[in-house]
Amino acid sequence: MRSSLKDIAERLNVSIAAVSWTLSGQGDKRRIGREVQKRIMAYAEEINYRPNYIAKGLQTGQTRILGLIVPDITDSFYSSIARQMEIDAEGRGYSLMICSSEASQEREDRLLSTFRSRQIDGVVIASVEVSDSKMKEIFEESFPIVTFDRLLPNTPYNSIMIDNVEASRHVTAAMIAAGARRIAFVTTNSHLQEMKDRRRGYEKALKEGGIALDEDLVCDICFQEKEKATFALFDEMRRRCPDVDGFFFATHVLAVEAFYYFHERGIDVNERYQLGSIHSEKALKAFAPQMKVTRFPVENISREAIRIVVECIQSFHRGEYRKPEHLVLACVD
Amino acid sequence: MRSSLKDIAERLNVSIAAVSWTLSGQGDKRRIGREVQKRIMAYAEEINYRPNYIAKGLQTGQTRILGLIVPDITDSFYSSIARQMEIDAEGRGYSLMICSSEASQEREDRLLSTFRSRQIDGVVIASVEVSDSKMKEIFEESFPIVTFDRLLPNTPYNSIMIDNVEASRHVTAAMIAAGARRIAFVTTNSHLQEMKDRRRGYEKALKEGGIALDEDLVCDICFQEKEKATFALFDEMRRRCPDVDGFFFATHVLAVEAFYYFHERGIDVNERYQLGSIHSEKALKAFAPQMKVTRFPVENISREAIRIVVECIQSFHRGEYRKPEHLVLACVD
DNA sequence: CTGAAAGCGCTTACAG
DNA sequence: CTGAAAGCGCTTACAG
Repeated sequence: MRSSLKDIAERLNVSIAAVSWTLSGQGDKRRIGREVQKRIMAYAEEINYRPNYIAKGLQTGQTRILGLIVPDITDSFYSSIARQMEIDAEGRGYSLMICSSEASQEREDRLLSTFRSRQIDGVVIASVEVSDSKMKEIFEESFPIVTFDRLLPNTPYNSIMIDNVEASRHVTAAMIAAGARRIAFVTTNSHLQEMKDRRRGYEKALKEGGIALDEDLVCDICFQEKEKATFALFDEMRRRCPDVDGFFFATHVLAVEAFYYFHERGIDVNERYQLGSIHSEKALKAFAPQMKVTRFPVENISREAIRIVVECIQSFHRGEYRKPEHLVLACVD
Repeated sequence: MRSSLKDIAERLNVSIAAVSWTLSGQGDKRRIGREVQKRIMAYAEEINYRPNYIAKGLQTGQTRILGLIVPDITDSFYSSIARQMEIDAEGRGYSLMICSSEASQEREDRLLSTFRSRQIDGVVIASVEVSDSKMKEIFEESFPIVTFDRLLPNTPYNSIMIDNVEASRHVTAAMIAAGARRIAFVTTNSHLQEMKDRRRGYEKALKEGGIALDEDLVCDICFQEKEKATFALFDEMRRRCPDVDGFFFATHVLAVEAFYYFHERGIDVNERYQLGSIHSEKALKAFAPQMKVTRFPVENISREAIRIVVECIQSFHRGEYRKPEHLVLACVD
C-alpha cells in the first residue's frame, strides 16, 4: 500500500505539518524536536515513503517536468539531444518528457496543449511550425519556451541556433581546399531559415574560392519522398553536369540517401568525389571517413537550453520579466 | 491567466459540479439543463479552458502517463520503438515519458523511483538489470510493468520477446545458402539471454547446413570499448582463421563498428564476405545492400506492449488479478 | 433530479 | 516556537 504524510502522522501521533517539515529538511528551521524528527525519518525510511509529486505539484504549481519536442526522435541528431537534455534536466531536478512531432504542425500543437494541461514547467522545442500562433498563445499564459535548431521569424522566445552560415562555409571551403571545383549543393526544405543559411555559407565559400555559383549544381530534394527524389535528381544532375566533382549535403539524412544511390549505381564515391555534410552518423564515418563533416555541439545546445528554461521558470515564479536570450553557437570538428 | 472550473462556475453563477459534469460530457446524464450546458460550453470555449490534469490525477489516482525506459535512446531500434509507442499510447489517451537508462542499473532504479513518485500508470521497459529487486518492489505496489527485448529470468512481469533463436537461424541459413561456410559470429554482452539465443540460432543453422562449429570463429566484443575491441579481435581472427568467409553480427551496432574496421583496413567487404545482421540501419543498407538482415517488428512490439500495459492498468483499477502475458514475436523480412 | 460538500496528498501562511 | 487549518483544482458520493 502507498502511504501518505497523513499515515505517518497518525501512526506517530504527530501533526502532518511536522512530518512535512521534517521530511523536506526544514525540521530544524521550524523547531521540530530533534527526537520527533528522528522518529519520523526512521519510520519514513522503514515504510519506504515516497512523496506524491502530483499532490506536491498541485500545491506548488510546479511539476518539475520539462517538455522536449523534436521533429523526429529517430534522427540521430535529435536523439542525441534528447539523451543529453534528459541528463542535464535531471541534474537540475527536472524530469524530461520527450515527444516527437513527426514534423506535423497539427501534432506539435496537440503536444503543446497536452503540456499545458499537464502543467509542464517549461518547453524546449525544435519547431516545425511556420505560423507559430499556437505556441504564442501558450507561451503567453503557460510556460517558458526555448527554441533550438529551427528559428522562427521574429521570435519572442529564447532561441539557440547554430551558426549555419559559418558551418556550411567551413565545410565547403575544406572541400575546395581538397581540390573540388564543381561542388553540388544538396538540400531539402529550403524554405527554412537554417537551410537558407547553409546555402549562404556554401555560396560564401565558393566566392572566397573564386568559383562561380552554378544553379544547376543546386539540388532540392523533397523530404517526404527523399528516396525517389534522390534517384531522379542525381541521375539528372550527373547528366547535366558531368563534371561535378563534389557533393555537399545540407544534412546527414540526405547523405545517407545519396550513398544508397551511389551504391546502387555502382559509383565508388570515395574515389570520384569530394564529400561534405552537416551532421554525420557513425555508419557514414565508416564508409566515407574522408568526408568533411561538421558536428553540432550537442552538449552545449543541451546545457544552454536547460539552463535558460530553468532560469525562465525561476523568473516566471518570482514574477520577474526576463529578456529572451538568442544564442548562436559554433559547430565543432 | 489560467482559469479553473471555479472561475467558470462563479462567472456563470452555477455550481462547480455542474461545470464539471457538463465539460466531461455527462451533463445529460446528470440532468443539467440544456440551456445551462450550452452557456457553460460556450464560455469554456471562449476562454479556451483546459482542465488541470494534475488536479484530475490527484483526484482520480490516474495520471494517464506511461513510462518507457530503454538502455539507449540513440540506438535506432530503441528510438523507433519510442516513436511508435508514443503514437500508440496517444491513441489510447496516454502520454509517454521516454527515458534512457544509459545501460546503468543505478540509473534505471532511479527512473523507476521517479515514475513511482510521479504516479505514472504503467511502465514498458527494456531492462538492463540482472537482480531485478527494485523493479519487483515497485511492481508489487505501484504499477504494471511490461518488459521487452530483454528477458529477465523467471519474470513475474508481462514480457514481449523476439524469437531470437529463429531470427538468428534464419539469417545464418541465408548466408550459408549464399555460399558461406566459415561464418564468424560477432557478439557482445553474451551473458544476456537474448544473446545466448542468437548464438543458439547460429549454431542450429550450422548444424542444419552440416557445418561444424568452430569456437575460433566466435568473437565476443566488449560493448563499452567496442571500437578498440573490434580492431583487436578482427585482426586476430583474420590471422587465426584466414579462411573466414562471412560475418554475422548479433546486433547492428557491431556491424557499424565492423564496417569501420573493414574500411580502415582497405577491405572490400561486399566482395570478400557474406554478411548478416540482427537489426540494421538505413546507412548500412546503402553500403552493404546484400547483407542478410532481419528486422525486429517494431510496430507489433509497440502495439502489444501498449495494449498489455493498458489492460493491466484497467484490471489493476478494478482490483482484478491479471495473469502476466509472455509473447514471443517473429522477426520480419 | 440537483447542488453543496468532502476529499485526493501535499505545502505553508497564520493564529495561538 | 508550534500545530491546526486552508487551499491547490478537480471528481463524485451523498444529502436534500
